[in-house]
Amino acid sequence: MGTRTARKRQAGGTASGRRAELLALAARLFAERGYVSTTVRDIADAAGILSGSLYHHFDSKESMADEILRGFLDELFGTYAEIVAAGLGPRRTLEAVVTASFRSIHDHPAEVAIYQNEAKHLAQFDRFDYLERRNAEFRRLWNTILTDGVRDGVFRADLDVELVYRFIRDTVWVAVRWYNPGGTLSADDVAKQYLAILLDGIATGSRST
Amino acid sequence: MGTRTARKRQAGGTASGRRAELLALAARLFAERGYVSTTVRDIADAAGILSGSLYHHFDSKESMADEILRGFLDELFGTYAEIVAAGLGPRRTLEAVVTASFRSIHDHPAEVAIYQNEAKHLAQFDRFDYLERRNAEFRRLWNTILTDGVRDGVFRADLDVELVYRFIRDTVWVAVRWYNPGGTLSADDVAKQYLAILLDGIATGSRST
Amino acid sequence: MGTRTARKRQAGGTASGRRAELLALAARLFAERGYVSTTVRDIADAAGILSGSLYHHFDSKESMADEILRGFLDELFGTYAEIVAAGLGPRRTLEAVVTASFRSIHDHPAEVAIYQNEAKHLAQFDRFDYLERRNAEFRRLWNTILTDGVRDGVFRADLDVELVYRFIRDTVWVAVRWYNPGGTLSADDVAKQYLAILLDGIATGSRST
Amino acid sequence: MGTRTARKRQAGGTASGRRAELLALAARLFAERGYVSTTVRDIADAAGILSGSLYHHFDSKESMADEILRGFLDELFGTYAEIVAAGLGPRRTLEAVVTASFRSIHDHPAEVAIYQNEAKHLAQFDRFDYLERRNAEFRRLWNTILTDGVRDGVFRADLDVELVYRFIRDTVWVAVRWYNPGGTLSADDVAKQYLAILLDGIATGSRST
DNA sequence: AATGAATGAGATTTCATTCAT
DNA sequence: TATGAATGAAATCTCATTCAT
Repeated sequence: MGTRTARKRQAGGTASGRRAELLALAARLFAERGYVSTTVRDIADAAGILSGSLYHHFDSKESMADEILRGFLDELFGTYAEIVAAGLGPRRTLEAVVTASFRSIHDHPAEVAIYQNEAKHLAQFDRFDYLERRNAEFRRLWNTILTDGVRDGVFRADLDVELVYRFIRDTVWVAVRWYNPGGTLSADDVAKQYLAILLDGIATGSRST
Repeated sequence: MGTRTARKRQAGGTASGRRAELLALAARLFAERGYVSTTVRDIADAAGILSGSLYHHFDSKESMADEILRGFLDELFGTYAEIVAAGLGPRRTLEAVVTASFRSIHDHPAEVAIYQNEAKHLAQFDRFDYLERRNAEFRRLWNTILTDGVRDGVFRADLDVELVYRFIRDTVWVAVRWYNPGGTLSADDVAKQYLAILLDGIATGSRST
Repeated sequence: MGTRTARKRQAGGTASGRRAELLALAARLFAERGYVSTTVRDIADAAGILSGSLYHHFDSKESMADEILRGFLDELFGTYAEIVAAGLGPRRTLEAVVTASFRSIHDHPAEVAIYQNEAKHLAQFDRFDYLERRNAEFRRLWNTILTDGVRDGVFRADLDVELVYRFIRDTVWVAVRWYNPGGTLSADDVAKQYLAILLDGIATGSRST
Repeated sequence: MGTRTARKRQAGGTASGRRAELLALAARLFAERGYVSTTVRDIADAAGILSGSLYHHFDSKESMADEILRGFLDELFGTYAEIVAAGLGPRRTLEAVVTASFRSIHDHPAEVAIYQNEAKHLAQFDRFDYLERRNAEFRRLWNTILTDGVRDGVFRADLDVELVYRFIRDTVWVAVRWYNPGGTLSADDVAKQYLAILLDGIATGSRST
């Protein structure tokens, strides 16, 4: 009936113990099975409680996804902001941003997967307005890096900046589909290899086309 | 279960007029909203009939997705087979496969989107066994191209073939998320730019690392 | 997900056979047990179907109440409009409106009960905006009758019109709580007695106060 | 069921400070939103505590309503008894009872509203048996007043006593829906106007029908 | 080919209540 | 007195599917 807001995240943004546990569980399941296909009961079962009991902690399934994504994006863009603030120049900035992104896949694979796979679906609800804002922020970040790099002559002059931005964005994030945080390849390894290809290509010899 | 199974695809694989229409509608909706979130009623509504009436044409929602994906993959791999059969050498083969893939995004955006977004979910059902087989085929195709290229000296010797395969696969297909078949950039344009980056990188000057 | 509007009432406002049946059932239960306490399953049980099946006919429990009230009020105010249009003068108009109201209790006891008991609760939802509009219409109707009557000298000059309006409105409608359509007292009997009290009071002799 | 039953009303019937506060809160909410639609959590929220904590004070939601109604009716019928005991004769008794009723609306609007709106629903539970007893008492009170009045020739001889009783009962109590304790019209004002209508009617001139 | 009515399983959510701390 | 976590029952609603006509 009313709009009982139910206990918010505690001041400072860190969820309290039990909440955080449940949120982590939910994130894992959302990532594995997809948001829509994950039932509230799945989450409750995984937590060893009844599905109704989840509503003691969260308003709705949607609000769980909200909290997961919001927290993740806040952290991620915090990191990006620090990198940009360091003023490393286009090339080193690009490397740092790519590396930070792969590290975030390493540290928060579930969150990244949700962001990748469910953002489009969730963005239709008002409460997820920030997703579109974050997308725009993303685009600005990359456009700046690439444009600056072209201007400084460290990136090829003939780049279609918009297109390259899309390629980079997608390739980095889509790696969440196969990257294994526990595997032999570290996030930094993957970042290094990816940067090698992105910067210099896979062909031998000098420029082709 | 049912006594009368809905009429199967006609001999030769081409669906009759009404079926094809409905299938195209379903594909579009599956692509837009996701397979799980698209209801049978959504499809029926779009077709201007009642949901029950769809079952005169198809056994189930699953069988619609099945038919869509099967047809798409058959065509796609037919094209790949032709390219490989042409024996163009690693580099030209890579270019041809990438170009064919972007063209397939142009011609069948809905099908590609479904393949990208729903394969993981659908693969859990027996009837979609072929998805995994196609994935393996894909991997073989790319491994061959890349390994041959390294052997022939047209691709860099230090490539992590497995990693590069994933990068290429993901980057190509994920473009379905933003590529606009009606836009100013043609599939071939995108392919060309993408190949330029993939082969030679975005950095200026000679090799960096 | 979407806002599928589900088969509307047929053109002309008359609900089709099955819908009308279900609506009548729902109205009876809403009246007996209250809107909130009547479960969708109660209605379905009474109809001999499963609760989910009700959603084949109606969007929601709310929309059932909506349709019931809307239909009832449309008819009621249609009748009022006819009476007013007849231009009978304040006193006969008052008598006609009161009589029509008791008849409406006779003919649609469930609908009146819902209107009486649930309007306040339902009015909080946007879709029931018309309830407030109808209330205002009601007030206008009575104010006109009473004011005209005072002006014409057929009603006492010292009436607090607003107060009398409330008394009449409440007394008439609240009768739905005890009036028995199958009993010995007809709606017209009740109306006549009620009018006798309202017009001349219960005291003997001439004016008291 | 529970081992420790929540502390009962204190001897003498007056609730202790905190209890009384909570009860007043509950009454207001029951009146505003209806008993069924008011959740235990609504009440707890209003009191600034958690819903579970309410159970230190009360056995159940039902027992809150019980205590509210019981207390209210005890007081009300105490007042009626005093009036009857005064032996004022039918006409003055009627006036006194009506006036006392409007005063009770003034002093306890929430309780009256609950009595009006929820009695029917609550009466189905054994613990609320007294509601029906109070109703019967009510009816006896009015029947006596009216019958005596007719016998004494102060009320019209042609009254349908049962019907008039219902009219009076309903009209008086239903005023709780619009009467505003903080407004310009006092309870006694309303009572006076109401009695004027009830006793002498709204029509001018002598007897009509 | 399609309608109209229904099923049945399961989804999210609500909420009075309990109880250890 | 109160919190915080949970229960368990039931509510509304969704949706793929069936089937007589």
